Amino acid sequence: MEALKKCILKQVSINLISLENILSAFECAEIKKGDYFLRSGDLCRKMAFIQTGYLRMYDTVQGKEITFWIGSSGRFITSLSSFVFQTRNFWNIEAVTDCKLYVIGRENHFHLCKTEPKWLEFDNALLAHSFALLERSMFAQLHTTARQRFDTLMAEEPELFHYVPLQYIASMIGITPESLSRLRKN
Amino acid sequence: MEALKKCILKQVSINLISLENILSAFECAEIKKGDYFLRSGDLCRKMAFIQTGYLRMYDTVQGKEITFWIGSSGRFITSLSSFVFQTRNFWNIEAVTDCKLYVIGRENHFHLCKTEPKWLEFDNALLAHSFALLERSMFAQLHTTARQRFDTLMAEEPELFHYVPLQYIASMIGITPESLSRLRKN
DNA sequence: GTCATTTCTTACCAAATGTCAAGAGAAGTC
DNA sequence: GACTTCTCTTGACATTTGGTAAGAAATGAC
Repeated sequence: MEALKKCILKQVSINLISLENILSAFECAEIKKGDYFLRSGDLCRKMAFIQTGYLRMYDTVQGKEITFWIGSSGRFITSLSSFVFQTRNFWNIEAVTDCKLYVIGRENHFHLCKTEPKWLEFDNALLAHSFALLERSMFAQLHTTARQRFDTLMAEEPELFHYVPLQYIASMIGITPESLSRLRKN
Repeated sequence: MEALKKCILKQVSINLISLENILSAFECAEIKKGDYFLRSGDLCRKMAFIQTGYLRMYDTVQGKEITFWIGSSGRFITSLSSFVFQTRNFWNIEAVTDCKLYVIGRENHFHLCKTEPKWLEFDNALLAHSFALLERSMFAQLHTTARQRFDTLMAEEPELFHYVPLQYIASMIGITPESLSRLRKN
């Protein structure tokens, strides 16, 4: 759980006992390419830290899969509002490659929130950072061209292009696979 | 502060003493059309509940103002990550009409988080709801046409079109004022 | 009310992106 | 290794949206 430990220490200063207590609430899980971490229609009862691999979040609209986000190592993934409020979730979360995850269940998470103040602090930071990240993509979506978004993604997450089918990447930046193919060509 | 009270009660069950304690951390503020609640470059030290009026969040890119969001009565507005982490903020928050606000400072907010568990609970819900809202707009941005986004906004927030300059609305759904004008024509 | 300023609309044309269909290439299966 | 299936690319064309510039309409200032 080294990676998760580092991720937490990067955000909050915390003593080893608390840290170990938090880590012990997580369970290792491996899922194979094509497996689902979460399915549309289910309640989301868990959150995952991605140790290795890629997962994508998508929804199907008029027969087409729209990939909203692709999570990579070092990030958390869950269906946030369903996880928090136990409302019906509409996202699918599918492993794009074989993945190693550290998974925490809802009960453990909320128990930690009450018993380990540092976990609550970490959770808040996680939320705020996720919000800022989303804000940034949304803003880009509002005023940039497909080419600019492609270039930015290429610069910031080049590994994505090696491991994730291009059609998912295209969808994530709001274009068709054909358009992405043309952008790559030039 | 009736509106704010209702907003809180809608999210969490809370006793009157705590509720009054929370409300007393807010101050009334009136700002005139054109005034700024926050300017790009500043640290964001406060968060506002909008009692009446409209405010827009925007940033300037290559000489053009891009409106990211328009807040209306019953909603909170702040530059989230700057408010939370005290990082340099890049959003401008400007009153589009005269506004009545209830404002809470950062110190008061974090003090309440420690002393009034219900405020923390409310804050978490607020964050999660904001995230879900943003998620939804972003998703729409990925797979819908300008016309669809226009129709949706028209159906969900028709008042916006009465009180907010169309150029800001256009920007918020990722199109030019000219395009919005054409959509409105048909 | 009159004038100046800002905002909105319109027309024309250009550029970006989507759609469809076909085929090439890569990956998975037996 | 041959086959099937999935993924990516390409070309032709359609559609959507943007850019520019001009004028109309609305708003604000005096």
